[in-house]
Amino acid sequence: MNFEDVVQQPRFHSPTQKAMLNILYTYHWYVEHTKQVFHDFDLTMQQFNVLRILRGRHPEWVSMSAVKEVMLDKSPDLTRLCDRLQLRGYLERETNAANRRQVRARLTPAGLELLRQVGPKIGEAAKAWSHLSDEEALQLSHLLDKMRG
Amino acid sequence: MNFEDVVQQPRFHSPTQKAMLNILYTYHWYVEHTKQVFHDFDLTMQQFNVLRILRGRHPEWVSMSAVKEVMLDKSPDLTRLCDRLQLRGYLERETNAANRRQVRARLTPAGLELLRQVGPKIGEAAKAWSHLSDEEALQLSHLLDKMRG
DNA sequence: TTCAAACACTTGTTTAAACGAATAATGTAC
DNA sequence: GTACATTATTCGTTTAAACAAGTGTTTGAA
Repeated sequence: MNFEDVVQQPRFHSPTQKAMLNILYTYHWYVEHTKQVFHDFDLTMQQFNVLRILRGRHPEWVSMSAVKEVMLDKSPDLTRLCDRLQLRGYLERETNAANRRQVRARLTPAGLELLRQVGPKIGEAAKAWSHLSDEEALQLSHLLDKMRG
Repeated sequence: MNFEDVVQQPRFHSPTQKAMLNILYTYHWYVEHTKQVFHDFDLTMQQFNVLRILRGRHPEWVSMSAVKEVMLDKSPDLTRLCDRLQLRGYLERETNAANRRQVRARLTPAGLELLRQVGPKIGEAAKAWSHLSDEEALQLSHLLDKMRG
């Protein structure tokens, strides 16, 4: 079922409102299409997001606040999210000796390996539904940037 | 903090991947900006979505399965979501006499009034950050449609 | 130097989400 | 008309989100 059919209101207040609803719809559509991959690896999108952030800075230690700052979905419960990832051996943590308030994390080899496995699967799910040319994709990105101002 | 800064990886696998991440980012950004409005009315986005669906068909009765079909975020727990809305007097339910398996819902006057109050507030939050012309917004919508194929 | 304020997380508690199993009503094939 | 599958929703249980309050650490000012 496509976007136009789903959204009941045949007339939108404005093109912007229509675009925004379309973004929400597309988001949920993405979640629906990648759900299986995350489920197969027993990961939530948030957890995957945290692991990806850590990989971006590997092998540095990254403080919890630094992680939170760049999380898409800023979980107020990062502690327990990391607890779960640590229990499963994907990351390690330590208190920063230079500032003992800070807790820092970094990926373990197992965490890196996990990302190596998950990444391509997400990519596949993504490739299957991308019907945009490179130029169109870049323009889409540009319009989103502009929308947020 | 903008999208380019947040996403650590300076190079994307593909423009499509970049666009998709941008959509995820924009979604969370929208949630962040409308959170206060929903909170003020003590509604979740899902609850609001259900109320909006019912309004789209008001004053008809709409079955739970019909609601679920068009929900952006298909809650597996629509029953209890509606329980909460009914308790607060925003909708009423009945079993469909013609098919006694079906439970149907429709907005109460209080529910309609709530939407009359919430709608414009969301709109305001939306207007504040829309920097797109009508043509650009329509094109954005078009690209999203095309992306999903 | 000592005390308050700011910081960086963590923990407790309430609440809702997620998943699967269960219930009940209806259609269908024999 | 009886058994069986299908449909439509609900319930039970496990799990994680959300929010607020609390703990320990550092900074800065009197």
